[in-house]
Amino acid sequence: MSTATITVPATVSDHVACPATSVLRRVGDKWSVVILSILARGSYGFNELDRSVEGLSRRMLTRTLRALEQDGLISRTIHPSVPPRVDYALTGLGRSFLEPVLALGLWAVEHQSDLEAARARR
Amino acid sequence: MSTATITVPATVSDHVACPATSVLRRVGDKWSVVILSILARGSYGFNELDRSVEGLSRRMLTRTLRALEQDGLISRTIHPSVPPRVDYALTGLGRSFLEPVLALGLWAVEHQSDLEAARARR
DNA sequence: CCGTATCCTAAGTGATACTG
DNA sequence: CAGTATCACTTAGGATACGG
Repeated sequence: MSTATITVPATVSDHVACPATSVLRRVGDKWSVVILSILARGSYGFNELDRSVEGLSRRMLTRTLRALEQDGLISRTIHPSVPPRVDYALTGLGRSFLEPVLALGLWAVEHQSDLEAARARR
Repeated sequence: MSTATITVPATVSDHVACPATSVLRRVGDKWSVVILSILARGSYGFNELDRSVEGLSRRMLTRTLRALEQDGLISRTIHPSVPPRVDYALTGLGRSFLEPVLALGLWAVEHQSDLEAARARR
């Protein structure tokens, strides 16, 4: 079983046109999954997110949030209050996206020892 | 359901130490998943793989194969024949890895229209 | 509080040519 | 057939400072 036969680009010409490729590369960037995972716990403001992730610069936070918003995975709602407040939250699409992503993360955890053993080999 | 609570790095300090991060980045690189998907159909030689994927240079093929082998996802067996033959094939770990990866690819295909719609928005 | 602008470095990728 | 070496280019990512 689990012979999921999704037609991954064999002899593909345009890698940008492959829907899977853009998704996979988003997963591979440094902060997207981290941010999505945090937003899975609720909505957060910009600085809250910044403080929640060690090593994350505001520059990359902005860029990542914009990218996730552009893909429709998160929403950005501005509350014109004083001080200003901007809430980031997962969309339905973002929540559904998190499922296969977390499955992959779970695989990583489950096979961590296998990976470490393989990498330790010369 | 689907409340997979894998503890993704909140306030994580060392991203390299996170087992999920290295896996996600491997998924995000340009050729790993493509090669793994091809090897899912059987074992292949170096040039066979090279010819199977349009746009893939031998340089990147080598590098990707070495990385996948180092992670224990594929095996490399040398047949000292004339001409020389090297077979690349999925390991058991590689096959199990492909499951969550393909699930992610399937998500991408299923939500392709959502993504395109979101990206089309200004 | 919520960003943007600028500059810089490191890493990923590709073209091309060469080797056992 | 199965690679490696070199170079050049592009992009991701971080430091720092400034703006609404």
